[in-house]
Amino acid sequence: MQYWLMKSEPSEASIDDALAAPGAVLPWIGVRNYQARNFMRDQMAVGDGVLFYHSSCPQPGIAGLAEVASSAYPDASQFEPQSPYYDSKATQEQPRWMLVDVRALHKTRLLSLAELRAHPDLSQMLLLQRGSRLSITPVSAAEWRIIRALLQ
DNA sequence: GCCAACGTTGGC
DNA sequence: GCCAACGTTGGC
Repeated sequence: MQYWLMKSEPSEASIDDALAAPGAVLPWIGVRNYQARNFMRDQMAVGDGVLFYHSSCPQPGIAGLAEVASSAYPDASQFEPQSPYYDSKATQEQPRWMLVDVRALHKTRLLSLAELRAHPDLSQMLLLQRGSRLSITPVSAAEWRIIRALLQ
């Protein structure tokens, strides 16, 4: 059992959008970073805990809880020429981009980036490291516990 | 809109 | 393999 933080721009897919989806499940399309892809492909398992983070928005922060709901499979958007996520170098035989399904569990209060930064025991979170832009980062069990408590 | 930081591309 | 140029991320 591992824990993750996954960023989504709420203008693209918010926690409300995820909860409104069939089964509250979203295929996590559009990841085009190898490190983030590798986390999904190689390390995620069904049932892993996910912090649903809103990025590139007026109030960045953790907005909900979710879980990994599938193992990795090819991201279909890489094959769609009209998609912003199209990748001309990807083929059905050799897909380049993988994703997992994410099931939203419930909204939380907005645990802001500023509050995360202010917490001394969270200073090692990958999210908070200087220059960190990864859209998917592992969260330690200790960080997960602290954040769950902050969300109570 | 600005800009720091990072990742990718492609010429050499 | 190097590295400059470029594109993207994402907070502010």
